[in-house]
Amino acid sequence: MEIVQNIKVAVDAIVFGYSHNQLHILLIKQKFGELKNQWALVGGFVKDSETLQDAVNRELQEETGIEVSYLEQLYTFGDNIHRDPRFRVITVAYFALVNSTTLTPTPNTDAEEAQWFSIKNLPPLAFDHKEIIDVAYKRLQNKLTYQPIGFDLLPQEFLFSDLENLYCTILEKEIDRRNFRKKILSFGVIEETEIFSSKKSGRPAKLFKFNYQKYKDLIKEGFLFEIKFA
Amino acid sequence: MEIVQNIKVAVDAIVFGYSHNQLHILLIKQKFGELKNQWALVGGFVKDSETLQDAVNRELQEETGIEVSYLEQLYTFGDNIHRDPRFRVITVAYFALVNSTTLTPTPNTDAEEAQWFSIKNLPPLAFDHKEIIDVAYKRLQNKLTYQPIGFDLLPQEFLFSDLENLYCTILEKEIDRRNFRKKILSFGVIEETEIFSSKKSGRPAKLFKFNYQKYKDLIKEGFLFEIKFA
DNA sequence: ACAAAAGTGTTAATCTTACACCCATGT
DNA sequence: ACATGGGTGTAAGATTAACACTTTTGT
Repeated sequence: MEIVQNIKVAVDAIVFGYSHNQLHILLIKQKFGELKNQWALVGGFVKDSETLQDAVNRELQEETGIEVSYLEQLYTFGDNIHRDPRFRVITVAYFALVNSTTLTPTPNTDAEEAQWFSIKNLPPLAFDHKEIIDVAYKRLQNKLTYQPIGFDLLPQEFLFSDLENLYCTILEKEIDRRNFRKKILSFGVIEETEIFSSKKSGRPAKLFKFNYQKYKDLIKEGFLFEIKFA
Repeated sequence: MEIVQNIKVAVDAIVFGYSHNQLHILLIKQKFGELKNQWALVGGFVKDSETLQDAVNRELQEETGIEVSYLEQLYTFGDNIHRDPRFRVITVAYFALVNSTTLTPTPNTDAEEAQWFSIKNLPPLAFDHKEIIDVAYKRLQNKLTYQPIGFDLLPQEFLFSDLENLYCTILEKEIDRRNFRKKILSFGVIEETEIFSSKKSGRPAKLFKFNYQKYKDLIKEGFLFEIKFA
């Protein structure tokens, strides 16, 4: 059986980061070639003998050197036949999160430049990458309410106020501070540490951390993480 | 820029149907060729100049003649490099529902046979199609609890008991009949009709229908469809 | 002493759960 | 008259939502 088909398969990663109370996205700029001077998502063509996942990880490594803390397939964009004007390309988009500590992208080749952009202030983007980001952002907003992925955007030890702020910022809503804390703590997957942070002003605050093991155990017993208000 | 890549792109549809209080899946069997005598999902290779959606619809039409009432992209399977032993194929899987009334598949070519199988009693399947079905089934179970897609598995006018049964069957749980009815009716998206069904035995029951327009309006106002118990 | 952020409890309202008997029809 | 499935309400318990003052630190 001979199949004649001329469709290329790419992967793209929408990498979210969070710092200074702002949600960021990682973009790269090719210095040469077709995409010269256009900002685009991290990504590229899949090799014949690598998995899709491997392709994303390879591109992330090559183009930014960043290690993500969460990665999942988002959606496959292939309904706009001319999304790449050169030839037919479908792209399998991946949704990724990094904790803000890992924040400095360093591309492996000097043909590229990698940089964080606030989601509120994105540059013009190549292809349909803006649409892809929109889909990813919605996924992030949704997921935040039913999976503890906020912690993948924070350092391992974080302030409760940072967590709260992250929810406010990403969901674009006000949250009652007391109810939020009560709810989150009631899950029993967040632990106090002995460490206090000394911010510039105000009362020092305890640092908390997410107990991933505990979460996995609870899940097995049918536990549901869910943040409804906000 | 020349890209050398030898990956073929296919689409597959996991088509769910519901009848006789059982969940069914639509499968086809090629009478000739590589897949001779193996049951498989509806699907095939994407043409260079058609969208992924069009490809699924075309395959559904060609192989079964069935019209689906709900279709959405499920997942792209491309991490098992040898999922097709012939060459590298990634498949974009689509999740589809049909209301039970449309239940008779009639393949357009006589090289194929199409048939409904109870999900509890599937034949051996080609490639990784069993895994794909597992993913689709989980999606169905999840989605049932937060989107009114059960109605896409029922005829336009249905008995409350059918709806209830559908939930029990698919979620594999017991449901309190009274609480279920109360909850569903409280959403205000289901309407009584004037028609009564006359089943073989028991008190005749009102038929209900789902008001899709009403649902869309409510969604805009921030309404959430959610069936938690069960 | 004051500015800035952290920490903390109670109450009313709403939603969820558990539960059992009568009703309308066909045989 | 009985078998079959349809239809209905209430009360206890759990969850959510609304709300404001005190504490600790740095300046």
